[in-house]
Amino acid sequence: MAQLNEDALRKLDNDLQGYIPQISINLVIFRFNGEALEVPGVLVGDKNSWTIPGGFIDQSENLEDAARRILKEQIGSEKLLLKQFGCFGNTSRNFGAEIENFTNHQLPNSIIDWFSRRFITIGYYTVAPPELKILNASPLFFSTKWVCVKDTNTLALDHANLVNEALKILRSDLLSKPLLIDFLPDSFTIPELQKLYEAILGRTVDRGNFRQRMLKQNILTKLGVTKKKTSRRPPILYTLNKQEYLKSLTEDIKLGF
Amino acid sequence: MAQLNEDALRKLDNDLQGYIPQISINLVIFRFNGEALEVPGVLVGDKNSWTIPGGFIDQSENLEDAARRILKEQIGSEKLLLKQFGCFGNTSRNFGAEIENFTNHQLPNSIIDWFSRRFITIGYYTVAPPELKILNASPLFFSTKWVCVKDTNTLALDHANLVNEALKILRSDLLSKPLLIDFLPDSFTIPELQKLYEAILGRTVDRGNFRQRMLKQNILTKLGVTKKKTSRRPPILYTLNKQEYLKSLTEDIKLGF
DNA sequence: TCAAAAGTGTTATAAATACACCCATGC
DNA sequence: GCATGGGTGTATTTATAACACTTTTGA
Repeated sequence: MAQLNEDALRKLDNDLQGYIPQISINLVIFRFNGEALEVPGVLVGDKNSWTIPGGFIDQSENLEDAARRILKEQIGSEKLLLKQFGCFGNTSRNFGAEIENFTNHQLPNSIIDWFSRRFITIGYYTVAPPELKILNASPLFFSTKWVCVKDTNTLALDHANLVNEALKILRSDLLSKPLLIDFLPDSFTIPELQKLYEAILGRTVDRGNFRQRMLKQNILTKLGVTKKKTSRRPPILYTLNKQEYLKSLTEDIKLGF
Repeated sequence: MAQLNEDALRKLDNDLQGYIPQISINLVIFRFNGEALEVPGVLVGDKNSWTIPGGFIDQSENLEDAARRILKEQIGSEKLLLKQFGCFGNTSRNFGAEIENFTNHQLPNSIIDWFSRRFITIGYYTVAPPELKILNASPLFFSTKWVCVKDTNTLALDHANLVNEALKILRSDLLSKPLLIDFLPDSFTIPELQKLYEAILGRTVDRGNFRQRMLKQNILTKLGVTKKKTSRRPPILYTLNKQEYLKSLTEDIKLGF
């Protein structure tokens, strides 16, 4: 059986005293592995209870600052896009079942009491570049892994629903928020870019039209080289022209008048 | 000086015991007066502190249910569209200044303590038909009035910002949520409908194109009569075809591929 | 030389947009 | 009859969308 880190546990117990009770923050950290979207899962306890990462808000901390602090604790970076996508608060939202996983680990009662209450959670999504690692941000997390968004129905609590709602907002932000900057590696091919769009949209798109649209927008800069290691015609490598990309973003909706 | 309702105050004091502390709900109730969008303002105390209405969440109540209950308390109807638009939680969010307005009214300490703490608020917007009245939902509200959205910068706390954010979401919901059902009276003219769109969008739209677009969608049913009381050519009255209107709504975004 | 994926071009249709013009009414 | 706002038509441009054709590569 894994051993709880006593120091980290004492720090957690102490931190909890300063947090606003019954409110949590949850992060949906999207990344693109080249084929599909993934989000981090953290193992709460040692009984197969996987959740998405989260944390709490200090009494003297702005909401957005808390979200960014938790993001930094979780992946070590705080310079990423961070956007609220919703607030969730059914009465059944509590960590009761997850806390049960610690019956053999002698958690302090103060921690058990804290987690046994009903929580209202505020969801933020962010986008992480493919190389970022998930850090182990809490003594209660026994493991971490990336979970494909299609497989999030195995997550505990209402976290499958959180991921789903975040994905909806991610989709609707595709034309107005600079998602590509964080999603893409430094260089990429148009077929790879298309796969990213297809992963976000959850549908296939026309190859020819996609390419034309992307090239016409002037947001891609062709690199002289092509991607090797393919047994077919090697695709051309591009890099994102951030200035033009940011200029191309718009909140406008086309209404026809 | 206005007198506080002792019974209502006792009930409030009692209710507060059952609510989740430090979390509130705020409602932005939009209505269209024929010229501009308005939201209700409630006078907290007697010292010119106007806010938008709100309330709290009972420990045994789902978040969405609480929002709907507060809506019903405020305008007597619960069958309206109700959509969360954001969660706001700067550390400066508290009713300290508003509670000061009651120093001459001998509020119980328990109430003062409750309102003196920092609050995180969850914003919901809704749309009310023009004839609905604002009810006096709290003993702490000394008056109510409709405030034009352009004049909400006079509201206390961060409520001007809340209205602003709600308006942004309202705009982006124009093609996907059934806003017209609640905004419009039973019969209306196309120029009136155009004014509603202009009020929501915050810009003028082309008369001819607007009319064509609306008629092509098949969502308007022409009534035999025209609107009198005009000194010009009388416009034709229409009614909303709800079935076709609901069918015309879509979440799709046009991406060009 | 062939299969497969990359890259390019063509075309039909629909949507967005800018205006011009006519109509009905009260003064 | 004329000013004013209501109602209608048309033409240009652009976007969407379907799909056919060509190119490059390794095996």
